[in-house]
Amino acid sequence: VARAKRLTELENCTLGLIARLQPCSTYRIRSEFAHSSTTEWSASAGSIYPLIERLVRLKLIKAESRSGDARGRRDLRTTRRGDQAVHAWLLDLEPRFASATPDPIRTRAYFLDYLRSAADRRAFIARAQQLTKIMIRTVRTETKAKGMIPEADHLAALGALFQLEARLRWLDAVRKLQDTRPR
Amino acid sequence: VARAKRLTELENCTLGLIARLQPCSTYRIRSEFAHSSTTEWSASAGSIYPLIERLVRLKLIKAESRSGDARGRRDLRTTRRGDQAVHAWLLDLEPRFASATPDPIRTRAYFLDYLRSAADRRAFIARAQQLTKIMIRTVRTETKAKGMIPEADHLAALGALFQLEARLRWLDAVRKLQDTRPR
DNA sequence: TAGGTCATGTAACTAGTTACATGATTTC
DNA sequence: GAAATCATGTAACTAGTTACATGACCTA
Repeated sequence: VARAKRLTELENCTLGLIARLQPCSTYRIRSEFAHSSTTEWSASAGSIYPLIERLVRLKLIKAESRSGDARGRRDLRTTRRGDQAVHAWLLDLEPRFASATPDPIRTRAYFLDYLRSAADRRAFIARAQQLTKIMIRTVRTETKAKGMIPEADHLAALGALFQLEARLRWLDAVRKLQDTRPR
Repeated sequence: VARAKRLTELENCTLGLIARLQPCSTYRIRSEFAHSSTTEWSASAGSIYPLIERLVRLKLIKAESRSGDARGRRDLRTTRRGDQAVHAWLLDLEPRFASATPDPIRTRAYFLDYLRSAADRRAFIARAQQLTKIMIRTVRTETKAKGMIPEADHLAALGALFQLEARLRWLDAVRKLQDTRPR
């Protein structure tokens, strides 16, 4: 018997969403990912429909076709095994998950000294700050939007906010370092 | 003529590293990625060697074989076009790059209410805090390590540090919210 | 009745990964 | 002289993506 392979983050996250939203359709799960503020997964049809079939085969969820539904909707629900898998996933926090997450702005800042003029460097920092501020406003607005899962969405948005504010403070430190060491 | 396709982040980042470390080998670039604290890319041989060939074909770098070197070392250098590409990459900051970055711990915290007992939830938060603290110490130690590109590595490490400390504060807020709303 | 959304799914592609293979050089 | 590291590269795989296709239902 083939050893059961670990689920990917997307698979675990989908399983968690089904646990929360059940009974729900694959389409519903997909739109949940689509409207999420973090851009990790688009959860495109090409990934999510095959993924759901895998979860069914693994008996982590069950899918029930509504009899007489012309649209062919399927109601997804977690099985007991599925609930256990969600629980196990949450408690399995590996050390590497705690590492700093890659940030495209930080990546570019690493090469800041390859911008030729001090003016270019200042422009980069200013734009990064501006974009981050806009993003902070967006997340704040979303927090107040309707249709949210109260506690969970609030916590996640708060986490995103803390991260963005940290980047803003860091960019300020970067700016100060640039100002004190002109070439 | 086929429109030139955008480079990926890994390609741009590699180009930037070559600009900084030139002349250098593909192997050197690879170990630079391998020892980097962020885990975005392992820059495995299977990705990096073909990537270098693409950059050569695009005339963004040139590769010179050392005559008479039995190991077959190749010295990589950026071309003028390559330098321009690095410059353009840095200045091309799209709004979406400023969004909050996905964090496996935040993802799991989103499903915190699926842990059955308050004790499990507290254990999750405590472990997340502990792992984050360990990671902060690691980054702090690395900052003092030798062999670093002084300014650039210091800035990047500082950015990672700010992010990790923000997560720590957020986890504290999460803990307080859990404590005030037991079920 | 036209256009948007709900709802399913597939085919071709992309950008990486792991694992392997080869051989030279350095270090203990 | 054995083991680690330097240095190159390829083959098979993985986990997603985009783009397409089909059709029902809803609303202005």
